[in-house]
Amino acid sequence: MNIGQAAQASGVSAKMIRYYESIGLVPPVGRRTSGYRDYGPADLHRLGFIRRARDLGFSIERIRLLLDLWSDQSRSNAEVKAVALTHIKELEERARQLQEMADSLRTLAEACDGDGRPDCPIIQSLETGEAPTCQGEHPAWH
Amino acid sequence: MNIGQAAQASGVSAKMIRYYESIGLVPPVGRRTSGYRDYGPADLHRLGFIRRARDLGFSIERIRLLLDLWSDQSRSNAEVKAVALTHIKELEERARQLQEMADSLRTLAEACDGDGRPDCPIIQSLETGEAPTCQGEHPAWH
DNA sequence: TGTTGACCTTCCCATGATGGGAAGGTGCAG
DNA sequence: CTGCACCTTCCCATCATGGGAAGGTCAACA
Repeated sequence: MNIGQAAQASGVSAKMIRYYESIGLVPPVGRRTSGYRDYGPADLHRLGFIRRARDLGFSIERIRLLLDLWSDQSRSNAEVKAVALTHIKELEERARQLQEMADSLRTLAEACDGDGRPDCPIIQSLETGEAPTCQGEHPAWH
Repeated sequence: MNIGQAAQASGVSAKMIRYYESIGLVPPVGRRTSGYRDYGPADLHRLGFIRRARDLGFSIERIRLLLDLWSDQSRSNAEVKAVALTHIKELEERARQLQEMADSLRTLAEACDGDGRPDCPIIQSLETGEAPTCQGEHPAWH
């Protein structure tokens, strides 16, 4: 099986398959006399594992760890779970940070009428670092 | 004011200040006879703006846009708001994706006892792409 | 005055994961 | 035999940031 077919079958691009080989994430695969790489079912299996781990946001280095645990017959599932929980914590931390940024910015955007005047609380806040004033600070219109 | 002091005052590292200058995000600042860069209040003001925009997750290119809008006296706040809303959407999309990954992985992790056996639903799911079985698939204990 | 240590300058390199593209070889179908 | 689709390796780009080397400057202190 050529690299292109392996890419299609595994969902990992040919570029990435070569890259993963170059960094030792997948072992060097057999070559035909032409020099073409030749992929078998076990290779596809490994590539699929990697793709699914990437889809879950695991870094290359952590996938390396997971692959080691995968091939380690004497592994305990507690080790795998620990890696997963660490990763979950990091994902949620990053998600939280992004959402925090979005919330801050939304507060600013809500203070901006967007009515065509040059005056803008968003710009003002970036300029001074101060929270915007008025526009609901004393929400008497409520 | 030297670059180091400007860095301290603005919260942007000296490395980054030079980089921002090199890409034209901040104009070339005055030099002393020694060749040292010399920063004044207006320069600090701009650097502070940039730092706060970075803290809100804006990309360099979008900050360039915001800086243009800042210096444009005839800007309408609607333009600024539009940039902000676009950015909010992107931030929330990324946050959502990360949280989705975390949720998927948490489902797997919950199916894993972590009791020291080699059997592990997390690894199995990465291997086969199938959702884990048992462990609550028929939650009779509810 | 001389020395020392902290600071500045430019330049190059690295990150992480991925894609683009060039130059040249291979394989298969018409 | 020709053409096209595929393969090979190699280099470069991304984005924002930091590290470090080699060399110049400045201020304080003996």
